[in-house]
Amino acid sequence: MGRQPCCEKEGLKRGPWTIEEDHKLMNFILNNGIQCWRLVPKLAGLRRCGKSCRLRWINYLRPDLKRGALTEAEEDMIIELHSRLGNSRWSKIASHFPGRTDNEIKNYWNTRIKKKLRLLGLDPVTHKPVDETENSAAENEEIYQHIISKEKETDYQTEGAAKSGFNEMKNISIFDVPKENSEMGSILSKTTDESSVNFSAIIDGHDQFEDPFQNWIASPLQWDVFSNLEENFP
DNA sequence: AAGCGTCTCAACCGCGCGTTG
DNA sequence: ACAACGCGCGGTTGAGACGCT
Repeated sequence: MGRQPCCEKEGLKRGPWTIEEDHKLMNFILNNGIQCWRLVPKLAGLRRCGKSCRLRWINYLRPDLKRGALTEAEEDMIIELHSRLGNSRWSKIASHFPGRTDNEIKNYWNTRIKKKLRLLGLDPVTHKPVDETENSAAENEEIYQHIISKEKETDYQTEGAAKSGFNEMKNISIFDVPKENSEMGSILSKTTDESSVNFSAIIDGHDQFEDPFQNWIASPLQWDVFSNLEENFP
């Protein structure tokens, strides 16, 4: 026979996770690691299905998650990877961003990048120019620059000098590609910052990034590093 | 201040693939 | 070889936050 069912649907809690549930799940995984997601809720004392626990851990509780907004360099990289890998490869795309989840990248694409590309008259699926009869390229560019200037204001107000390193990147952003030649090609190779160096390696088919989490979770000893995390929970 | 529309993102759903018995 | 299942993935949804009038 096959395996046991993933979970009993009846009586399981759904919806937003509470701090207490987060605490239980975090505590359990830190102490026991992840053997089988189906057993995790039962052993951790949670009335959730294993799938839900897995999602919560991957998208929210993992200690190696990078918090905060995506940088402009990351955004450019997403666009390039999307143009190369296509729409249904979020996990593949996310694998190039240590500390970022596929869900996060997917959300970011759907809510922001898609919109920006459209404003520039680019088809978010094909990355090629769409019919420009409704909005001229100049109009689109003007609208986009307005958005960017607003975003810059916000960025610098909230993060100050921390983001100043992206000034040069902004000058040769992916969005500066002429529309006539706007397939998201090797624009980043023009830049000299660290992100682009890494990115060039991906283009060449040699992915330099390694997901530190994959290595870390494979080694039970590494869990000791996070043994003090419990103190952060009330 | 209130009401309404829009945006964001955490979470769910369903499917496909690989694995297990 | 086959059926049942776990897991991971992409698409979608809906609640809360935010902004505008």
